Amino acid sequence: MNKDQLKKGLTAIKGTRDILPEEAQLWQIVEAMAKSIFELYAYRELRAPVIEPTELFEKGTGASSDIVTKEMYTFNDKGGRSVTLRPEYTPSVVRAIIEHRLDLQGFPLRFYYIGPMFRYDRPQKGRYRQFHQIDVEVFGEKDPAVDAEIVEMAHRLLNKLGVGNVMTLVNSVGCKSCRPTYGQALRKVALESLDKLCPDCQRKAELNPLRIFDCKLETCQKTASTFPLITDFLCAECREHFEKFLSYLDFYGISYKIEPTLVRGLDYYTKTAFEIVTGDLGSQNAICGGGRYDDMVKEFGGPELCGIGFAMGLERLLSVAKISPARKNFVYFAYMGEEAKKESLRVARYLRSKGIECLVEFKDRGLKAHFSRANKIGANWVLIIGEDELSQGKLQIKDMVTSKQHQGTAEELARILTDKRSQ
RNA sequence: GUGAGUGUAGCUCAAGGGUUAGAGUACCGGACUGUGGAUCCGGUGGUUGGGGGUUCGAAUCCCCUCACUCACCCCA
Repeated sequence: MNKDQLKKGLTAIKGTRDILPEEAQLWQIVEAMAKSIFELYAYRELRAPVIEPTELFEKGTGASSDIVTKEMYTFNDKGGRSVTLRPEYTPSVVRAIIEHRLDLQGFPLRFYYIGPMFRYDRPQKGRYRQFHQIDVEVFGEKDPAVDAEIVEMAHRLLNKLGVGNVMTLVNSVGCKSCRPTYGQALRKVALESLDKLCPDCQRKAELNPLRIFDCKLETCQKTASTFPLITDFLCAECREHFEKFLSYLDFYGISYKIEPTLVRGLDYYTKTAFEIVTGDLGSQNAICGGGRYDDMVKEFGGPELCGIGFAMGLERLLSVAKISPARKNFVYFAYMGEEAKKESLRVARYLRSKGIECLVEFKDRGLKAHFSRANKIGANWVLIIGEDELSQGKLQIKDMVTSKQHQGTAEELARILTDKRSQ
């Protein structure tokens, strides 16, 4: 490999990116907030592998979904198994539940997870090939109250992050018994009005007539507005579930918009489907999406166990969250001379044992350069160790914000620092 | 997968067929040798994304390719 190739290969691959320390701080804040909120609802973390058998997503996510048909990172491992970098999290949780018979155990089947997902899309604003999701799943709760619970939980997190300009879209996509009836009715009408549809939608009429509702063309929209809606086809059970779900949202004071044409790209949803969108993003405006999937566990050969969950996109969340990094407090060591360097190491070791963050850089500098450096990297305190300090056995510490300077032994300074920190 | 736009110093950008590709900022050093943020001076830093072509001459024009950005699509 020559230098050019080396240089070329030394960039992050398309659709992936580095999260540098400054930004990583924000990620840590968001992740910590999410975790603490989910734990408030007694959700527990469940970590599954990044890599799974390809079949898991073909069966779970759906063989006809876009995600499975064209967006998966799939390859054969050295044992000849077809494996896939997970494009979403739900199938993994379902697999874990069945594999470990979690349904037979006592703890609540309420899970969350934060981690990377992979989809081979064309990257654009708010869309990456490796992206991160906050994922929440609940199993074994039929009650529509839980549908509202997770929506409320999502809102709590969004509120805490200062995300404004959001809209919650809700719908019911029916169940095994009522959805096919609707599908047939819709396809029939769509096929009857083929001449009023654009070529794209003519294809959709046969393949997936629901998508016609999404067409941007005015003529198609006008035609589609005469089409039947799922809401009119729901069976009694689904209708009741949907109405109760909405009444719980009202109970929580969450405003929403019923969007009868909302269908999600994953094949497995039943009854409740929802999406939270923001006006502060570009065209990739969904920051949260989820719904109920009452048949998936059974279809995987597991017990009769309903499920519901949502996923939030961390990159999108971060781009609209109003948070600022907490200022990191640390002590910068300004030492002069070899002996002072050693003393710095001793003092730093002591202060760290007291829980005080210390930075000793191994570079000879004049005092002025030390201060300039400390200021540059945002140190709150500068600890000075030079000839005078060594001979007097006292250290000096300067508060970089107030410019006040204190003198004392390491023990005395540690007390000052911990006092200030707890304020 | 389709379409459009953009690639010049670590970052933000100039130079629009004509010397040795510049500036601000950042970084290092000095003015200032025990006290930061300011000012002034100097220095490091570039195969102009990569490859090919046109031309006496290309950062500039053409083709290919890669990457980024935005949109379609899809979705978080």
